[in-house]
Amino acid sequence: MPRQVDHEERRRRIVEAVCALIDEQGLEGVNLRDVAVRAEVSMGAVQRCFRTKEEMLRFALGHIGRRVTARAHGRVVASPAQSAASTVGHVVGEVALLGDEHRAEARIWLAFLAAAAVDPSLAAGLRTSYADLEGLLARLVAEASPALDARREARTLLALADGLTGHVLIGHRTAAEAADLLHAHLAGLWGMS
Amino acid sequence: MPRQVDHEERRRRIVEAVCALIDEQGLEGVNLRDVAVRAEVSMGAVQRCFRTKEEMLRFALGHIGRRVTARAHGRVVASPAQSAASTVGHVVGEVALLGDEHRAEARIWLAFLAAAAVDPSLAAGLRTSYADLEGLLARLVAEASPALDARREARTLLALADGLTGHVLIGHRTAAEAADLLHAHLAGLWGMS
DNA sequence: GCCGGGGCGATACGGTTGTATCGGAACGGG
DNA sequence: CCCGTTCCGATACAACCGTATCGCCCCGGC
Repeated sequence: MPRQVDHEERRRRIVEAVCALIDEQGLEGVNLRDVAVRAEVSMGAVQRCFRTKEEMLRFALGHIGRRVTARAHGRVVASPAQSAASTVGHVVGEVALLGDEHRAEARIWLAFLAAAAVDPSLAAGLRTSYADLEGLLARLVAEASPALDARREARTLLALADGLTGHVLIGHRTAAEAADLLHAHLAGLWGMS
Repeated sequence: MPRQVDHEERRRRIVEAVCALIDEQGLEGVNLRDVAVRAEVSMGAVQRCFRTKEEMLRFALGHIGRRVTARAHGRVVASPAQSAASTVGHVVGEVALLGDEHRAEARIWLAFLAAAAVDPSLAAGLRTSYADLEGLLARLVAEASPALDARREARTLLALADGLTGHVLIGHRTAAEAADLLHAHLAGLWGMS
């Protein structure tokens, strides 16, 4: 059994390159050559890690999904001392991907969302992430204010966050305005229970 | 001055073909040859109508933007007898592009939104449509319930509608559920003024 | 020590893309 | 009635894409 390299590490590195390219040029701008250059591997290596480009993109989608959901969950366990209501605020803010440091992830997410509208296999990948986030939010809302319809409010929050992300990305809304709108919506929620 | 054809009519026909292709295969799936076939014109005709592909897509974006905003405005003038609150509901429902008959427009809109995240010229086109819709909603909200912060609620409604549209498109939410969520949010609005 | 097999990187290839080019048809003016 | 201008449609072309192929080299086992 000759020559063995860490395949998993390489996949990660390639996916990182894919995400960087999506952030810069969108999904259409991703091609195997640029990915190979960006990941500092040969084109053959990319082909051996992923049998096809579509498989590579699916993997990248899973990667991004895990990253976002993991950060959202992390926000919960990281602030157990705070009130459930403010935890919801923090988690939703995380999901909305506002803030410059997550702008890249937001662009990638939106690119996959649009692609998923015409590609069922990508849609399935996105749905698992959405289901996870929705469940998380629903639990938090229920804890924060049992009087509310937690599922309904979680779904509304998720859509609101997603919509705001898109508006920020095209420059129709600033990140600060979006954060304000989210905060105001949440304030209305707690005030009416 | 020989041979004259209706350029405007041809542009419309081509744009219609572009939109149909975006609906079916996304923005990446649009190429001049397929557009020409779908529009039942020669490839040269497409090139003469639009100097470049990018120009063609920009025009298509403007077309879709005008169509959506026009329908939203139409909803207002078509129902002057109803209460302002229910008019808001109808207009938001229109903006969210729920319902099978507008599924295509929703997909096209989302495709352009994602592309606009990495293409400033497309972003500018989208922003004008968003600004129009936001202004319309703000006026209606103010009329329906002067106690509310109309601008804020209009922005929230717009983002919510957009987010829900995306969720419906990838199958994470049914159109009926999305309509329910919109309705519930509006009910909360009027109830708290 | 060396042989053979299996990953490795470079390159070849068929297909598709956007755009440029070109001969010809069509119409108004003389 | 015919000419030239102008627009039309077909084709050519160069670039790029994803994938397949092919030597080569490195490493474990005999």
